[in-house]
Order: sequence, then C-alpha cells, then structure tokens
Amino acid sequence: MYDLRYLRDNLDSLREQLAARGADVAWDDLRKVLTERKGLAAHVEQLRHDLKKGSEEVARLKRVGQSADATMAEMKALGDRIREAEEGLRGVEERLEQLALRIPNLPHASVPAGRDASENVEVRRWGAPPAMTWFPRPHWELGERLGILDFERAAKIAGARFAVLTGLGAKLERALINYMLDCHVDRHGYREMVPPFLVNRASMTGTGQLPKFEEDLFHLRDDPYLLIPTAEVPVTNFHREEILDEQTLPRRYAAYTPCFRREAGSYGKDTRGLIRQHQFNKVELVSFVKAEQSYEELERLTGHAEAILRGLGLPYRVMALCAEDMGFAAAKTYDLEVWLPSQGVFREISSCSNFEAFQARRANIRVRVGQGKKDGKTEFVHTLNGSGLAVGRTLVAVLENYQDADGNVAIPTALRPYMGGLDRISA
RNA sequence: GGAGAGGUGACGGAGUGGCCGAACGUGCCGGUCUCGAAAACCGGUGUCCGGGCAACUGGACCGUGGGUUCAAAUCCCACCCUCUCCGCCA
Repeated sequence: MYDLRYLRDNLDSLREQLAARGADVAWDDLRKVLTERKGLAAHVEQLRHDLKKGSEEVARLKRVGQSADATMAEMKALGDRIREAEEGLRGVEERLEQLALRIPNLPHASVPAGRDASENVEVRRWGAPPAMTWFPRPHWELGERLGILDFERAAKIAGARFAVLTGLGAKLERALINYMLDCHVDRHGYREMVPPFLVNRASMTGTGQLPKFEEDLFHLRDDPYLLIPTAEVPVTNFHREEILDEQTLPRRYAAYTPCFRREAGSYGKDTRGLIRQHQFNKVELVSFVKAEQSYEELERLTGHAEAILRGLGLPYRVMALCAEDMGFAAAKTYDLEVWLPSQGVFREISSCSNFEAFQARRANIRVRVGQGKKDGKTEFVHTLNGSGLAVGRTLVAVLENYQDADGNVAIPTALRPYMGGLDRISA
C-alpha cells in the first residue's frame, strides 16, 4: 500500500519500476480516481466549512434574540448538498483503496531481475549432502514404515493434504518446535508469543493477504474470522495502529503457530507426503525496526533461521529471490532451501523477507523519532519476517537426511535432549 | 447464551446540543531557581488529510458505522470491544 500523495506524484515511475510485477494493476483507473478524489475532497471540505460558519451564525443570531430562520433554511439545503457530495467522495475513496491495495511492493535495488524461480540467485551453501550407498527413501515411506506418519487415516479424518503424526513422530515434531523456540528466544533474543490462530479481515489486509489473496485462505461460515496462513499475520498486527517508542526498536518476536492454507491452484503438486499440507506447524520470526536498519536486520534474521538448519546438521542453500518470484508484499526475500536426498533437490524450508514500510503503511505501525523535542515526528517502521523454520518440512528433512540403509532414522544430536535422550527411531 | 456497567488525548478523569480537539490532574519537553538535583513556579505538549517557502491556515477524528438537527463527544439506532454476575465449558 502506498501513500496517496506519493502515488499521485510517482504513478508513472512506479509503474515503470514495478514492470511485470505490477502488470495486473489498473494503472489508468488509478490515475483517474486519484485526481477525482482530490477534487471531490476539496469540494466537500469547502461545503463543510460553509456549513460550520452558517451554524455559528445561527447560534449568534439566537443569542442576540434575532430570527435565524433564513439561515437555518439555507443551512438545511447545504446539508443535503454535503450529504450528496460526501456520498460521491466515499464511493471514489473506496474504489481508490481497492485499486491501491492491489499494488505490489517495489523490489529493493539489490534484488536480481528475473521472471521465475529459475532466475533466483544462490547466495551461499552450507553442509554436504550425506553420502548414501543405498537408494534414499522418501520421508513418507520412512514415516509409514516407522509407524510415525499416517496419511490414510488423516484422509479419513479430514481429507487430502492432511497428516497424522503418531508416537515418536508426534514427539519429534514437538521436539523440533521446542528446539527452534528455545534457540530463538534464549540465544537470539526474540520475545516468545502465542497469538490467535483466527484473525479478522483488517489484520489480513494489514499484512497483505487481503484483498488480493482471498481464495488462498480458509474462511469460517458463521463468523468473520479467517484462519491464519502464517504467524506473520497475527504477530505483525500485534502493533497495528500503534506508535512505537524509538527506544523499544528493534522489537523481535518468535511465535509457533499452525498455519492453514487452501493451496488452491496447486493441484497435482507435491501430492505425496508432508511437503504441501492444508495445515502445518511453523515457528515464525518477526521484526519491527527503524527504516535504516531493515537490511541489516534481514541478514541477521536470515542468519537466525540458518542457525536452526546448522544446529540440526541439515545441508541447505540460501537463495535471493528474483523480482518476479517474490511475494506481493516483499521488497527483498531470501529463501532457505534444505537438501532432500530422496528427490535429490533443495526444497524451500524458510522464507525471510524485508517488507520495508509496505505492511507498516497498511497496518499503520509507526515509530516516534527525534523524541524529547517538540518536533518529534512519526514515521513508518519497517517490518520483516522469516520462517525459523517450517516444522513439517524440517521433520521431512531430518527423516530423509538421517536415514540409514535399513530405513531407521538417527536423531540429530541437538534434538536428543528434547527426545528424552533417544538417538534413533527404529521400526 | 442471559442480565447489568462502561468505552473521551500517553495515563487518570471532567464534559448530556452551539463559543469543545475537548476542563483539571499526572506524565513528558523547555525555561526560571540551584554547585548539581529535587521541590516550587512559568510556558509548551495528539493524529491524519489538504493549501502555503514559512508564520499560518481549511477539513476530519471523543470505540465503529448509520440517523436526528441549522449545529452532535453530548440525542436515537445497529454493531464491535472491555468489565461484573449467571449459565456452559478447557
């Protein structure tokens, strides 16, 4: 979401800079509506001014005991005109908002150009894929053999794209959540949070899910709540409509939540296994920082997500997403991709983004700077978030990378304290 | 789900139709005083949109949205939220 003044003054250059990213934005309508709004607003304000003066005149006349009937009649007529003008203005503003809310964020200068995932740029790589002399089993095979993953019964209970973790599988999931949270909270200094998993439309609009991505979300039939697709939504909106103290920044939060995604439009993709589910667990990191610190913070936050993969000994690479592969709200994104032996590929396990002021403008999250002076001004904060990590996919990576020739799975050392000292899951 | 109370600026708290963007107090900022500080005293202190180089100026905002009225923080309606009690649950 852009500032309307900025939008009016920079429409052409913005359109140019967004290029293909803003291809589906109704630029010409936008220009028309912007000028229309400005004229209407000025008109309404003038009328309201006249009404105010007239009403004051009525009060004055009555005070001195004169008849105010003429002025009152005049003002009554003016009131009707105002109502009419206001209605028109309201309509224009609504249209403007619907248009403006669909403009994606501008990629940062350091973002590589490119059309799709094939043009993402590898930034660095860590760890070596484990040497396996046997044919690596996919995680669903390992999981079902070990009795810790049940897709069939999940389909019975709910449907496709759901899973049941049982026994040591459930425990391993819980161990991963706790390991991640402890790491971020105790070592990296994040404040732990358990937010609502259902949110209202204003929150979804604040972080950018609405209005454009309505069909990706689960809705409730009888209540105005939506299921969160990521903890980014409730945690970022924690400070919606707030003016933060400069000294309290950066604010860093870590939250574990389940995430719910309809995965509409992904039919046929990743249909087996845990990779793409309607419900999955994630530990999310969210930062609120001053504008000048946000790129430093992006590196830092990405590093914190990487620390989990290193701690677990999982090989991964860091990808800088190209302009058109980034999400709607992001100015810059790094994806962390973990090595999956069964597929012989790296798969996304974390996405770390700087949204700059894009979400802050939508959600109206500001900071007061130059405090103490009476010229203390407010400016928008920059928001960032990243998965630290997607828990289900981490479990997949552990199963696959730590399997042995018999299909048993070793527990990474760092997780053993969370597994009651267990060092291996065997059939 | 039922009954009641209430939502005003950073906070406490006035305000039941006009001169109220809002008394007063606290906090905060600046100043006087002081070796320094505290106290005391004086002054200042909301956000957003528009016009202006600026001083300044027009408009909006007292939970949200409608309505009544020449005029609404104040009256009416709906909704949301908070608190208390009952019911139900974890």
